Amino acid sequence: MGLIIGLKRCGKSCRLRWLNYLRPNIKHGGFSEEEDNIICNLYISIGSRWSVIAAQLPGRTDNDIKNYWNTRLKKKLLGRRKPSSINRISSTNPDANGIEDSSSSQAFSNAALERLQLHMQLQSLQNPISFYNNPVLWPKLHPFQEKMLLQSLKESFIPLMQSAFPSPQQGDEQKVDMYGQLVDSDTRQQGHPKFSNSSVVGLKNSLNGITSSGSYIPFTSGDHAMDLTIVSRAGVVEPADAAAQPVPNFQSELENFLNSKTSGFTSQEDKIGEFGCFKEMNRYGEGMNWWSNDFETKAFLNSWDSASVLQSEGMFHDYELGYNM
DNA sequence: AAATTATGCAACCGCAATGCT
DNA sequence: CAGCATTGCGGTTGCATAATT
Repeated sequence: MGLIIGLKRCGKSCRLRWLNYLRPNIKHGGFSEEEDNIICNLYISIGSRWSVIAAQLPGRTDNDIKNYWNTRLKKKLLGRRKPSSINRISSTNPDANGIEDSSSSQAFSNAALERLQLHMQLQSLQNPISFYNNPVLWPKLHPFQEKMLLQSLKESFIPLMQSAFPSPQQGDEQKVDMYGQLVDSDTRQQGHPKFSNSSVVGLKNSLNGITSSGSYIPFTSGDHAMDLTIVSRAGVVEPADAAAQPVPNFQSELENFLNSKTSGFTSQEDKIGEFGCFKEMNRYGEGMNWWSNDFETKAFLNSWDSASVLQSEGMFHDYELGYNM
């Protein structure tokens, strides 16, 4: 491809410059919290499909969103790992900031893993049992991935159980949410419905199912995580189907179970799941409702034709504004 | 104040899909 | 239908600037 006369740039470069920078009504920086929510939710559900995400944010380019996610939002959500975790994850690649390590002998995608963790948090917010209640929905993981996943489960669910099944000693004055943060009783009531017996059994079955032997899916593609997301929604189990009767001993049972599943690893390995994002994530809870109730349903009914769902609304918004089409 | 390191962002690269001749 | 050009996209790089030592 030749250079544009007088510009020392090829057409492709000029096009990119136009699309990402010169185009009218392009916003630069200054992402709002609402935009953060949207980006976060979409990334969790569809992965790094920046063009699709950008279609939902008028005035934002895919490149801008991609940069924003990689440089700020991801760190905001996932960034507070303990140094030991960072060192361990990317010991062979100190420049990777604990995110990328393609040379790892485990050869798994940390991006996929982080998405999975974010996804699980989101699932817990929206419907604490839907995902975990369906063993067939769990991907077969590499043992190392499985370890990390279980660690995440452990950290996510124990506080959740404490909330759903408060022990008599805890009293009502101090309630914790799924992130271990104090919440008032009203919030807790809405956000964390108590589990039914069948749900609890299902959760345990799910946790058993994850350890099934056989070939594992190399969790290296965002599509795998996406598929996981979609099918999990197909198998949602209604939470209060058994009059929401709490199971008093389940919390300790689950804790023991998770402890047993995570035994056999070094203490250093145990730190790998210690992401700091989840405590920050809870403030996004409200903003996630639109997603689960509207977009998610449409997307599923359309067999995940994400473009058809997303592009119809905001794809040409900037052009409309800029050129009054 | 200088050197070093970290960060943010525009631009580049390669690949796949699509359109055109 | 083949060949080429264009477009769209996501991952990565390079550089300017800010922050830190």
